[in-house]
Amino acid sequence: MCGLFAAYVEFSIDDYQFLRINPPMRSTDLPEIRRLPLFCSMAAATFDTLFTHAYVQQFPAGLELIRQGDPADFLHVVLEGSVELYAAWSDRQCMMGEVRPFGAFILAACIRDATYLMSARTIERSRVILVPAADLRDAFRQDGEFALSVATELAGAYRGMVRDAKGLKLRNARERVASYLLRQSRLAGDASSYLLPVGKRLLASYLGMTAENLSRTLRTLEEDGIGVSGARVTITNRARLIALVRPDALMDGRDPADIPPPLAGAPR
Amino acid sequence: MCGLFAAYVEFSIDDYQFLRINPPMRSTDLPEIRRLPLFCSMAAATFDTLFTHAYVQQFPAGLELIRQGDPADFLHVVLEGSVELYAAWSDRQCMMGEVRPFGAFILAACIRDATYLMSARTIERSRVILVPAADLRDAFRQDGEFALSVATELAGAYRGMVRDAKGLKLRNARERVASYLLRQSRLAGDASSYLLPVGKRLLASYLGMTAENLSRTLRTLEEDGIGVSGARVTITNRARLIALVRPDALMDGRDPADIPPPLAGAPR
DNA sequence: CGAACCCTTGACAGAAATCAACTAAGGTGG
DNA sequence: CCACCTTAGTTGATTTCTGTCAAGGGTTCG
Repeated sequence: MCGLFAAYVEFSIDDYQFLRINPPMRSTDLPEIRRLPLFCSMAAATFDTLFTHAYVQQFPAGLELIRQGDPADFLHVVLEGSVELYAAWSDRQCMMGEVRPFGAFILAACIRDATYLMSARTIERSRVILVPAADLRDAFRQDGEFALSVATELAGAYRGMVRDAKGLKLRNARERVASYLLRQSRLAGDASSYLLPVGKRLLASYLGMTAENLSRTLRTLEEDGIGVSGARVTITNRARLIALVRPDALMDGRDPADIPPPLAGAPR
Repeated sequence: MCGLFAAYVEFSIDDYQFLRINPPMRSTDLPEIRRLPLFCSMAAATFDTLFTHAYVQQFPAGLELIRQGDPADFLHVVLEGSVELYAAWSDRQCMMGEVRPFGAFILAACIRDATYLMSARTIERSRVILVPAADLRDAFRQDGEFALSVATELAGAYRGMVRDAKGLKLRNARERVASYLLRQSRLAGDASSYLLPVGKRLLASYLGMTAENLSRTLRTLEEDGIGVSGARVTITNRARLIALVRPDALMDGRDPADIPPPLAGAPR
C-alpha cells in the first residue's frame, strides 16, 4: 500500500549529539510549558521536580527523533513546528500521524515502559520538550491531577487512532482524500481556500495511498467541488463536497477537550 | 472496503431492559473481579465504593451493548465470552476489534466523558461488568494506583490500535490474512492446528476485506503453508508461512504487560 | 422439511499499485 | 548569473488487486 521512501534524514548522529549537549532552553519556556494542557493542572512541586531533568530542544527539519523498536526514554511534547509519526516494515513505510503544538507523542510507550511502535521525525524546524520517562512515571504516581491529564491525553490519542482506522476501513481512497480536504478547511475556520500543511507525498502516505494515486484523485475531485493548485486548496462547491464526504463527527470530528487547545493560538 | 452486514441484533430493547433489572451478580464475582489487572492494585476502600453501583450482566449472543455516538455511561469489562467492537458509516460497517476476558472496552470514552466512537455487540453469550463512568472517574481521582492501572490499560488499547493501523497501511490483504493466521497459531501455543475464534465473515471485516476476497485468499495461501477446512486452520509449512508474513514484534507482538493476562487462564 | 445463514466460486468491473517518463521548482557550486 | 542536480509532483500505460454481483452448496435449527 505504501511505497518506499527516499532517504529523509539529512543530519548525522554527530549533529544530533551536538544539539543535545547544547540545550537552547529559554527563560520563557518553563512558564509557557506550565500552561500546556498536559502540565497545567499538576501541583507546582511536581512540576518543578518533573522538569529538573527535562529540557527543550530545537531540531532541524528531517531529523529522526525516535526510532520504532527503541525503548521509550523521553516523553516528547511539540512546542513549535511539526513532527511526523511514521511506521516502517519490510522496505515499506508510511506516515501514521502528525503532531503539532502542543501535542505529546510516545506517551503510551513511556507509561508502559515499552518500546516505540512508531518512529518520529521533524517535518520542519521544531522545538520539542523532552521529559525523562522515569520522571514522568514518578510524577504520575505522585500527582493525581497530572495522572488525570495524562490519562486524558492518552484517551485522546487512542480515539484519534480509532478515527484514522475507521477512515481506512470504511472509506475508499477518494473518500479519504475528500474528507481530509474538508477537515482541513474546517480547521482553517471553514475557509474556502487554504494551504496544505504537509507535502503531497507525505499526505498520500498518511491517507494510505500512493503519491501517483493522490495526484490523480485530486484531479478527479475537481468535479466534486475541489480545486488544487500547488499546495493551495480551494473549495469551489462546498455543498457538493459535503455530499460526497458525508462527514461524520465520529470520524471527522475532534473531541471537545481538544478544541481549542487551551491557550494554543494565544500570543504570549 | 466493507460491505453491508445482515441484521445482527436478535433481541429487542425490551429484552435488554429486562436483563438489566435482573442482574445475575454472583457471590463469587466480586473476589474474582478484584483480581483483574484493572482493579487488583487499587485500595480496598476505593474498590468497594466503585462497585456499589456496578453490576455484572449476562448477555446473549448478538446483542448490541453500546452504539457509536451515544454518551459513555458505563465502563465494560468482559468476564466471559467475547465482544465485537465495530464501526459503521454510511451503510457500511466493519469490525474494529474483539474483546475477550479480561479486557475492558470504551474506557477512553469514559475517561474523557465523551461519546463512543465504536459500537459493541456480543459475539457469543457473555458476562460483562458494568461500572458507571462517573464512579470510574471519581475512583481515578481518589486512587493513584487505580489511575496507574487505567492509564496502563489505555496505553495498551492505544498501542493495539496502532498495531492494527500499521497492518492496514503496510500490508496488503493477503499479508494481513497470513499474519493473522500465524498470530493465532502463536496464541494457541505455536499449535500447528487450531480453530478460528470468529467466523470468516467477521474475520474478513476485521482484516479490512470482503468475505469473498478472504475466501479466495485462503485458497491461494495453500501454496504458502496454510490449510483451511471449515473453521480449522492447519499450518502445513511454518517456515514458508513465516517467510511470507515476515512477522514483526511491533505489529504482530503484544506488550509484555498483556501476556499472560494476570490470573487469566488460572482456574479459581 | 424449509428457511436462514455461512461459506464458496465464477465472471466481471472498478480501484489502486507499479513502472516509466516528464515537468517544474529550489538549491548548489562554479 | 548560469549549469547542474535533486526533489516534488504529474501524467500515461499497464498490471494487479479488490469489490461487486450472481449463483450454488452445505449446515443448522425450528
